[in-house]
Amino acid sequence: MCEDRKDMSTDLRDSRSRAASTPSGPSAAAAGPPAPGPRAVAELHDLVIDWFDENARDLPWRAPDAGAWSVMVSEFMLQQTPVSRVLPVHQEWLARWPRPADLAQESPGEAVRAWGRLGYPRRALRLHAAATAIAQRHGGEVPREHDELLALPGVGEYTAAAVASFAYGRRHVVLDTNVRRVFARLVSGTAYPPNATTAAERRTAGGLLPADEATAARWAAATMELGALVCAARSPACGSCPVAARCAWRLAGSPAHDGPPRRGQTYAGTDRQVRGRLLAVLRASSDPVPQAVLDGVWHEPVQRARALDGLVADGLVEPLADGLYRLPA
DNA sequence: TAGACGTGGCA
DNA sequence: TTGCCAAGTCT
Repeated sequence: MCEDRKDMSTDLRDSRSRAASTPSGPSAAAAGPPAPGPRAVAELHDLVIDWFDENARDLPWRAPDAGAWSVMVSEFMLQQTPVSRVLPVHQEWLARWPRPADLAQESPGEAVRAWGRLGYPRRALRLHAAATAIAQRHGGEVPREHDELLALPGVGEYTAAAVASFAYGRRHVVLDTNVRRVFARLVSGTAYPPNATTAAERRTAGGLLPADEATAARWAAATMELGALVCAARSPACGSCPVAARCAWRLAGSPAHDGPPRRGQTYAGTDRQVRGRLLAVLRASSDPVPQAVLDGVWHEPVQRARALDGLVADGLVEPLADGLYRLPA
């Protein structure tokens, strides 16, 4: 397989220069980008996977002895939170709760407390609920089927595919923000993917997915890593990219983003900020906290009450008698 | 389907 | 300093 890579590379360059110098290619009139031939796709797989073999970060949930539970915990924590901040918390969780059943035996409040400042603490609640479901319905083993994973709390399309692929080596389209950006540039020639995942993106990703199961799983991890380390959102390192020569965005002159504005997230002054402050106080206290203490975190009483009510409604906070509050028991 | 949902680092 | 961005899910 290593031997004919050189040959494929030559063929690829040839076919690309032919395509570039021949305006009336057969697929040029189609609405989407032309689908690369099987040789070109196989070449792409080799280039990206070889790059991954050389450059993959040494992350604990990728270790050979990392189990599916380690992968699953990492996937929950990595939802919208950078790797560097996940690393220490993931280590603590796996040491404290090495199996789903261990977490399931704890109170949900302990999960929220141990979540620390990772953000989006509902994820802690959902991970705890997922662990409970795994203990009750799956004999304590993280399920390996995509639909079983998808049925777990907090597991959506991406996480189900990621766990099945990374933990069990299954073949799934793993479409996260990194992969979507890589394909937007490489295939579609745009600086960024659309705001919401489209059917066209799923089609593209499905068409590029290696047929072989083990290779598909490798490809999923490799494209994500490429997006995270090289094909970055703000300053892509195209000089280090293994597929820069065939990147549609590069070939088009790296045009700036021209679509609708990328969704910004305001934070200061929002309910989210108030919720964050309230929960920080509750996490720090092993005893129930009086309402008066919570009142100190935010000046505006209406918003403060709304935020606290929201936390209670979400199950992140438990109201007790006498105006006391605590993390859920 | 658009908006809610935390937090911190970097340009 | 401000705004963007980080392995999404749920409603």
